[in-house]
Amino acid sequence: MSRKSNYHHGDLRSALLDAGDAVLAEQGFRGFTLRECARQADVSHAAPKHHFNDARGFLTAIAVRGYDRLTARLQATILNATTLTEEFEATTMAYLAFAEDYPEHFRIMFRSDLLDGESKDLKEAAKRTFVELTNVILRQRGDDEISTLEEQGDFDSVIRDIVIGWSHIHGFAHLVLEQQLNMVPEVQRSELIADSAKRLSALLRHQ
Amino acid sequence: MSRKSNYHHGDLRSALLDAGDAVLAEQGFRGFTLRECARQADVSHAAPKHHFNDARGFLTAIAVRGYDRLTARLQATILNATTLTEEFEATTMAYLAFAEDYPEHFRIMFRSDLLDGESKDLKEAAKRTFVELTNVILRQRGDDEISTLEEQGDFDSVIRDIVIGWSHIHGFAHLVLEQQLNMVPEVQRSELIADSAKRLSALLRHQ
DNA sequence: TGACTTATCTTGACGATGACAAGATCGTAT
DNA sequence: ATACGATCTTGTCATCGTCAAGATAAGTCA
Repeated sequence: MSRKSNYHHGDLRSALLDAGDAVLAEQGFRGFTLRECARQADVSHAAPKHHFNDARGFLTAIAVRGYDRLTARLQATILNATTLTEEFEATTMAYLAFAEDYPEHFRIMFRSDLLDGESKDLKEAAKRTFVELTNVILRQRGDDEISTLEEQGDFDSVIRDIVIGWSHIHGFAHLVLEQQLNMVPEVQRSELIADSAKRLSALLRHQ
Repeated sequence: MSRKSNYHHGDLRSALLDAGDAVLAEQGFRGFTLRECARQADVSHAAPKHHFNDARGFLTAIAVRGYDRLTARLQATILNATTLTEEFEATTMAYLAFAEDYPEHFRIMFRSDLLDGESKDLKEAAKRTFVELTNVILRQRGDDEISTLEEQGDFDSVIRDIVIGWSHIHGFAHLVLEQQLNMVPEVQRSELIADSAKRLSALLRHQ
């Protein structure tokens, strides 16, 4: 199927991002090139230039969509939890599930050297994810939750708990994704997550 | 300085790895190419082929040296600790210091998609690092330490503690490296590490 | 010593990539 | 109707990883 003769695609930016997602899923980061994504979107090899400038800009846009997906998953997960321990456990599992469902996105999202750290879109998308995680920690502590980071006045008092909670959740997901926890049989994984959630939840509640 | 006329370098493999380390330090992963490393080692562009086969093999060898450096740092650090909390704190700081001193190596080491997971050298180097971390956890628990993983018979009983401890240490270092914990001022970092080490140490001692 | 073998390194080539420049096309405001 | 700016294409360049073929040196064995 050759390219349609119209110069104006309509929404090429989204189409290229969709193509990028597909390439990452099918071929991994190795096959992820500007030219390949352009091919999948059925446009010329230089078409991405206008929308993303360069590979860094394209990757940054891909990462933004990754953060948005992760945020949505965390939001959906958190709603169903009834106890604090359960919520921490569900958050850990959702974070891990995202990393396993979108391994290439997960890697890109946490590669500050590949992304445009000055991107407003990226900073805001990452912040939205961070707000969700922060709220999980705040609820563990029995504090009121926030909807934006700026609303959190006494930030210093919870920062240590946030770092502990997020470090654990992120570290676990990252190590599993990168095959560093192969001594944990997959069947025991949810049991292990439940145990650590129980203990971390108690830690965050300062019990 | 043009290439010397001798075909046989003597220890080209090491020279290429040294060149790789230098390129990673000076130009980052972006400038890290087989050809650039070959240039720095003053050999032809195809010289690495014989020693590493391809880019994956080269990266795997780079990662092995990264694990060895990390292992050495952990060993050196652990010796100086007098209390359990202090040892956990020192381990966290050493892990983070490695990630910040060798950011590109750290990234490569935890990129299972870029490395040869079948490499015996890599598996053994990673295992040596893991043994050090495991011993930290075992000491926290008051258990006897091990020198190889095989010596640990009742592995299941400590596996949860290992995962919690390593997840926290690794997650914290990874998030700091990738600029995700910028809300923590650098001056407060050691204070924060001390606090979390104190609490995690207590957790691992099941107190 | 001298010939044979093997390991090591070079040269040359190929297709693919990211980036850039210049040109073509289209929507749109005037 | 026309000019303009946004969007996309075509063409080009240096560079990259990989491969194949050849050159050189070191080791081996007669």
